[in-house]
Amino acid sequence: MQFEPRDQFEQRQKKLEQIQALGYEAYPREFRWTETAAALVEQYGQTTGAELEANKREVRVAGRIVSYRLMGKAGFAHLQGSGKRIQIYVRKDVVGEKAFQLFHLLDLGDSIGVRGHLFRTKTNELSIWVEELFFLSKALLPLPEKWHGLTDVELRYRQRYLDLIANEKAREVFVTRARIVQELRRFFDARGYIEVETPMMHPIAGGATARPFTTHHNTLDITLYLRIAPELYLKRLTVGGFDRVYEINRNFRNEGISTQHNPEFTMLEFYEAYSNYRDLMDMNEQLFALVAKNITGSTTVKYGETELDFSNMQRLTMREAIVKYWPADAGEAPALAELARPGGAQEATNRYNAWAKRTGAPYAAAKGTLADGEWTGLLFETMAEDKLVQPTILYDFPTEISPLSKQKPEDPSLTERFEIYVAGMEVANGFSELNDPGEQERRFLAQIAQGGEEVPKQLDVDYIRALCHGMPPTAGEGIGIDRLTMLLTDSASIRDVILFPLLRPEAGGESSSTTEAHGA
RNA sequence: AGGGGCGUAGCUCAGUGGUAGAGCAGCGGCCUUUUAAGCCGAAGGUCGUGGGUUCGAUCCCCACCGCCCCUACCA
Repeated sequence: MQFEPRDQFEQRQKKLEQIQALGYEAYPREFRWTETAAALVEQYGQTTGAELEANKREVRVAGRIVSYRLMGKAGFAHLQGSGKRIQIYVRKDVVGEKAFQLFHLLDLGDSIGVRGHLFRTKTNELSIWVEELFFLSKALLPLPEKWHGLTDVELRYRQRYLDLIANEKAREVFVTRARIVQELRRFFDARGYIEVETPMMHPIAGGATARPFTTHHNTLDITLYLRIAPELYLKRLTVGGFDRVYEINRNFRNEGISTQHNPEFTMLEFYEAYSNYRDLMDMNEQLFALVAKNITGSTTVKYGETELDFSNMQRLTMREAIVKYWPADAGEAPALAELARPGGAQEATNRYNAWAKRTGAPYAAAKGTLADGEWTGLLFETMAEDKLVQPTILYDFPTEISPLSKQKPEDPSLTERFEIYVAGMEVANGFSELNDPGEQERRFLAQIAQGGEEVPKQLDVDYIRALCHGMPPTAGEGIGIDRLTMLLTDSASIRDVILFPLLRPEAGGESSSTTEAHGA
C-alpha cells in the first residue's frame, strides 16, 4: 500500500495504532444506530432548544466526520450520514478522559458513532450532546478540501466516492436516477408488464446498428458479442406469450465517447402485444409527463438555459421536420411531395449542402451510395435533429433505415416508427414491430449484403424461426435511461449521471497499457 | 480521428526566463458553545512526462500522456 499523501497516510496509521492502544477496536463490526443524520435534521429541524431540553431524547447516530473543531477540553464536529450532516458537541467532562483522547485522535473522514441527546447551541444549531463516543473506521487518506469540495472533473469520475461525499449535488443526481428507474418500473408494472433479463452475451449482435464489443467463451470456444440491444430476445418472448415485457439494463456499443455517449449505457426496452406505434406514442406522452412530474414536481423542467415542457409534446413526421426546420436563406424548402419522390431527398440534400458550404453550417456527408430513405435520414440528422429542443415525437421513418419496423400499409417506403427527441437528443425509439418473417429475412439479408462494421455478418436464423412461430402484432420501444436522467437532473454530460463512466485507465501503472497506446 | 483548452503542495487556486506562493487539510502548542472557529510555530513541491532553445526553463518551442469542450461516428 502506498498512496499519496504519504505523510498523512502514515500519520493516520499511527493514530489508528494509538486508538487501538486506548482499547478501541481498529475495525469494529457494527454500530446500532437509532436514526440517520438526515432523519434527525428532517424531524427536529423546527424544534426549539427549550423543547429539546424539556424532552431529552437519546439518539445513537453514525456518520463520517466532515468538519472538526477542537478547543482544548471540548470540540465540535459534523457527522455526515444519508447525505446530510448534523453537528456533535464533545466535552471532556462528559465523555471522560479516554473517549476524549479518542476524539483527539480523530481525523476528517473517519467514521464514528455517538450516543447522546439533542440540543441547540448558542447559535441555535441543532446538535448532539455526546455522552458516548464509538470509533468505527479510520480514513487513512484525507478528504477533499472542505470549502471548495472536489471540482476536478477527472477525479470526480475516477474517484466517484469522493465526489459523493463532497458534493451533495452529485449524490442527489444518483438518488434521482434511482427514483427515475423506480418510477418507470412502477409505470410498467401497473400496466401488467413483467420484467425480464435476457442475455448480454450474444452469438450475433443484432437489434440495432452499432459496432459491438467482442469477447470469447473458453469452454464453448466461441466468439460472443456484448449485446448492442436486447430487442431480438425480448421479441422472442412476445412469441412465447409474454405479451407485455420490459427489461432495464445495459447495452454496449463500441463507439465514441461524448457528453451524450458512454460505451455502456442503460436502456429500458419494452414490448406490448396487440398495440401499434400510435398507441405507444400516446403512452409516451403520459409516461414522460408523469415521470417528469413525479421526479421534479412539475411537467416543466429546467434544462440548462431552457425550460422543457413535457406536458405538450409536438408530433412531426421526419419529412415535416425537414420542411419545418429548413434554413430560411437556403432557398425554397422542399415540399413533402418532393421528399417522397424517388431522388427527391437527395436533391433536397444537395440544395441544403450548397447552402451549408456557403455558410459553414454542418454538411450532410454521404458515405457511398444512399437509398432515398437514407438520404432523408441523413438530411434530417444534419439540419433538424438539434433543433428539436422541446420534447418532440418524430415519426414515420424511412424503411431503409428501419430494418425492424413494420411498413406503413399505404406507403411501404415508410415505417411505423417514431423517436422522441428532447434537448436535441434522441431519448427514445419505438415502432410497430416487423413480425413478417419473410420480410424480416429480406431486410436482414439486404443489410448483410450492404456490409459494414455496424451490421451483423450473418443472418440470425434463430430469430427468423421464432417469427415463423408467429409473433402477435406488437409495438416496442427503447428509452435511454442515462439521457432521461440527464434531462431530469439538469446534467450537461452523460458522465454526470453514470457513477463510473468509462475513462482511459490511469497511466503509470502496468506495462501493457503503454505499448497498446502506441499501437493505437 | 481532427480542432480548442487545461495539467503548479493531499484539495482549491495564484505566479514568474534567475532554484515557487496563498487558503484549506496535515503536524506541534494554547483554547469547555464553535461552525470556512481563532491565535502562535514548524513542515510539505522531479511546477504532468520526455526532449530542445538558453549561461539558466515551472514559464519559450517540440513530442508524448491524461482530462474537459467542440466536430465526426453513434443512442
